[in-house]
Amino acid sequence: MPAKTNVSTEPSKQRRGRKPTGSPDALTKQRIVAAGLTLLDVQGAHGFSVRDLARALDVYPASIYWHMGSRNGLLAAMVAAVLADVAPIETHTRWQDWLRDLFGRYRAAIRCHPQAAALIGAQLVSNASIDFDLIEAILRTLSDAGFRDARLREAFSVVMAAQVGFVTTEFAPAPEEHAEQWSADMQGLIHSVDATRCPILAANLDQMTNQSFALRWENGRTAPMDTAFRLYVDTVIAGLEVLARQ
Amino acid sequence: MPAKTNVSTEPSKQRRGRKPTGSPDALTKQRIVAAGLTLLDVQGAHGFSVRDLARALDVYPASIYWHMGSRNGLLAAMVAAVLADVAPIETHTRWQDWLRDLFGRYRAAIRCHPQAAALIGAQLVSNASIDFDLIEAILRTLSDAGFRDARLREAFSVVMAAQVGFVTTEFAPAPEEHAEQWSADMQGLIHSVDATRCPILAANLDQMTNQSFALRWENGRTAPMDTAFRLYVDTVIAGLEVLARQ
DNA sequence: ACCTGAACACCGTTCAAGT
DNA sequence: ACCTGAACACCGTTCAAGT
Repeated sequence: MPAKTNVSTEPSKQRRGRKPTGSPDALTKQRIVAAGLTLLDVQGAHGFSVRDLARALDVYPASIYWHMGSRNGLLAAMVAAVLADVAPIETHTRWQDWLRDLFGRYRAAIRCHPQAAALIGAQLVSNASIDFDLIEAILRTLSDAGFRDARLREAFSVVMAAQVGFVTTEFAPAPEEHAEQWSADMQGLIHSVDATRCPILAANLDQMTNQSFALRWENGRTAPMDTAFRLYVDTVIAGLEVLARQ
Repeated sequence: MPAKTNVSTEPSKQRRGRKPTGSPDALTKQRIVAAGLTLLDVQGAHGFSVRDLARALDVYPASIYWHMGSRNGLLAAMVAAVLADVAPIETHTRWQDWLRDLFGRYRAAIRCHPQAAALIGAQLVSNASIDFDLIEAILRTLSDAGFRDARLREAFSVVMAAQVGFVTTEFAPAPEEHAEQWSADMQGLIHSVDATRCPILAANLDQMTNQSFALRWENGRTAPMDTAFRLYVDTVIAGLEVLARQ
């Protein structure tokens, strides 16, 4: 982590002492989570720190600990806020369309806070607040599709993994350290591919560069992968259609 | 982060001065990466620190920086080591079997170093060393399946996302902070589900508890999801079969 | 070329004490 | 109940200096 500008650890001199409990800028879980998300957006999951958040809210770090318990608790609450409204409302469509809607809504939620992606796929902290209604809705949808018993439970995990998988990868953070240098290296490396050893790759190289996984240096925030995502969703749903019939 | 035992920042008094260049315990990238992986296995991705690694190798942190450049560079090299042999060798099978093999080999590689999972799915640092041969092999396989042009390139990203998605989630780290407390909370919460509001979930609750995504408190290291993974792979391959015919 | 020794600017977390 | 103020035990990274 490169040096930050040297800032004090204390709240600003402007406001000493505590705000009244009913005051609009009193510290609440809601305000902390909201401020946390805007800080996450600019700093990224890696650079996010409780101390920075405390500075942004003009309080001491310990105040945040009093409300949120720990850094992980804070991050979990932020994730929950991002994913608050992913469950589709309408329920009387074809199961395929419902799933397509679910995947799309999940991706849309992440696009609002792309830096949150890194906190979800790779972190098992969906804790505290499990969305039972969403789980039930997925189970009902898969039941409509024809899955039963053990098959139903496994299909549930397939849907959960499919929901998170593509998007987590699409919005995986690029190393912001020496971005310009890194993209140059990457482009150089990519164009060094041996066309006789890798003919298909060579033929598709220009169109895959910075567009396909493993060959890009930007992530979904700046280089969204809309068409690949659509094919991904189609693949999962078509696969479930096949397996539901067996 | 709870307090660690207080250890000094210097290498042990036993060995002062430098090892000869050809010595078996001379510092090399290889040795650093190997020691890094064993440290990762016991500390986890979150708790992994360059300083701890330096202590384990009995050198100063700066020595590691001289060889690896940065913490991210170190982690990238470790990831590359974990994934060194995922590319399937045999090439004259049905494309479906080749993909199944690829997915299985990726999961097997992660199972050797489960804590590395968090470094991959959520981090775009596949940098430096792109495995062109693997990319070409995937493209050739999808070409055999019937994908062409833009469809081929999109199918490539589908395969990459599918490869990483399930496994990243399966091995996502649980919060090791207050594990026993957390699992108790989780079990209590799960058994509080309303059976009239969520009948399908209620009927499957016992079999899903600590087995399905979103309802477990252990990860794939202690609670592997073999059958769900198999269905996931079947789903993706069946889906690709359908879309290849269109 | 490779490593030491020390410094710099940060962290997360805890805790007594205030209001 | 909610927050201050300060401390504790760590971090990643850099850099002059040694060999």
